Amino acid sequence: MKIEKSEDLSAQIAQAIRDAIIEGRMIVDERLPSEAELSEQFGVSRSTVREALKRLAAQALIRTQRGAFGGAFVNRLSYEEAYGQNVTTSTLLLSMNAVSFETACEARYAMERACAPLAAERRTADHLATMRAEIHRQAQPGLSDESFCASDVALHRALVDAAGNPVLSYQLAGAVEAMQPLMNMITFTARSREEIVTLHTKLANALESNDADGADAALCDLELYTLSLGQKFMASRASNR
Amino acid sequence: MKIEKSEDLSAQIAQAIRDAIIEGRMIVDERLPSEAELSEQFGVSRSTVREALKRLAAQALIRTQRGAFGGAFVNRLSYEEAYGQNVTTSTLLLSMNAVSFETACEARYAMERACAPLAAERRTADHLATMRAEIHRQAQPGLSDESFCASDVALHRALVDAAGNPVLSYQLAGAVEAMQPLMNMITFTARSREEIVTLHTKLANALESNDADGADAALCDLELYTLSLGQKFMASRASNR
DNA sequence: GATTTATAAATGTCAGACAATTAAAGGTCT
DNA sequence: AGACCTTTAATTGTCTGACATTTATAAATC
Repeated sequence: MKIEKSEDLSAQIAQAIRDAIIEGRMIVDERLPSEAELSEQFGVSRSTVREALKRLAAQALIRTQRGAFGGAFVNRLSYEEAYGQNVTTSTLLLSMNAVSFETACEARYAMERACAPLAAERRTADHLATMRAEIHRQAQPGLSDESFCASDVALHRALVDAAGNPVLSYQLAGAVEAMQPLMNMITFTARSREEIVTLHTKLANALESNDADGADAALCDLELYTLSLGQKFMASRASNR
Repeated sequence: MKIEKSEDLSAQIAQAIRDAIIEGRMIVDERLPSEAELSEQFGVSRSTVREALKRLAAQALIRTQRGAFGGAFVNRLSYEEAYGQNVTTSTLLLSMNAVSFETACEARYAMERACAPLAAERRTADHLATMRAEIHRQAQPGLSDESFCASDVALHRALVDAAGNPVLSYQLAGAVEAMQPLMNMITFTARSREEIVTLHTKLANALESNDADGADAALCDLELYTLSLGQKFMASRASNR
């Protein structure tokens, strides 16, 4: 295994194993050599090998099992795990890089609109039922802001899933969920749930009648309305200083 | 800091620190306590703390610096780092989960078409120049299959960047790059570069004249053509068995 | 044959040591 | 005073060796 220079040994070893997995030299569920064997092969101590393995475990590339005939195994990366990684990374990226509300909003709705035609074609009764249920919850008066936001995410998640493409779901659901903190700020102040529920209903109706253009229009309206809420919020925050 | 149970100590400690970063209790560039201090605080050995820190380093959440006044610091997650994580995760997800060519292709073009209207509006001369240069390279006869694929990725990357939304670029570029291995299989066998170059040119022309619909149409054509190439490839592979 | 008990292999954790790096403080010379 | 060297202390990186814990298999017992 080739190794770069001027990095921690544990990082180099992790990279070497990572490459082996990515390039297919190690297949799913294959067992890695034991920590003792690896430390011999790489000529380092067991601690260093362990640090390398923890790095890989943090990326869900391997899983470990204790006991006899245990060890580290190449992990089949599930959609669930990849999704979790994506949400963590996206959330931090947004919170650490002063992404404007406009930019985040634009990206989010651009991607959701990419799902709309597929969702209009393939949505099942299940997807529709989920969306209707969330809309119904959103219309209830006593709902807390946190619950309203969570319900909003669930509805948009259903839209994405309705496109029936797991790759699309994985990529987009992370983006949608990562933006929840930004969205929270806004719904906490603006009390315009009625309008949002109306637009959500319009979206669900369009999907129910397999109307791709109608779904797209509903999403465009929703984007514009969300943007206006955001700008109102930013303005009010600016004047309070 | 709260801790779950029945996981490795190092995983629990990593999660505790990760939560502190995600929830904003630690800010960018803030220094973590030294390994010795952390091992005291959590009541574990230094090795265990180190394994936890390596987990966080693998996710680019922290960076470490040796020497006096060194230590571990909360890392500002850059688009570059997030992008790298996304590519690694997406590549593995696709290679390990038997994603069909059709599904991957559909997801890819659905997302690229989401960029088209924005790109048609905002593309700069730079983006156009990049695309033209890649198209010119793709038309050269002696080009290897690997270089052709790399050029294809560069062109699509330019399209995504032309939308002028860094969040969109981060989300989509990973998806496009992760599909290169799948695309490689196909261009290795099908020798229809001429048609691809024609469609790429159509796309660049549409962007140059700020024609969103034309760009969308070009991408649709490209998707259909790519799909037909893929099906031809799959059929030929099936008959060879 | 079923159940219990040992065994061995592997990861998880700990303690202590030393090497390597690095910024800051202190010292020396001009 | 200012520039250059030297020391120092703090911190991460690495190594060694030990012991605890877990767990599948093999052996022993009933």
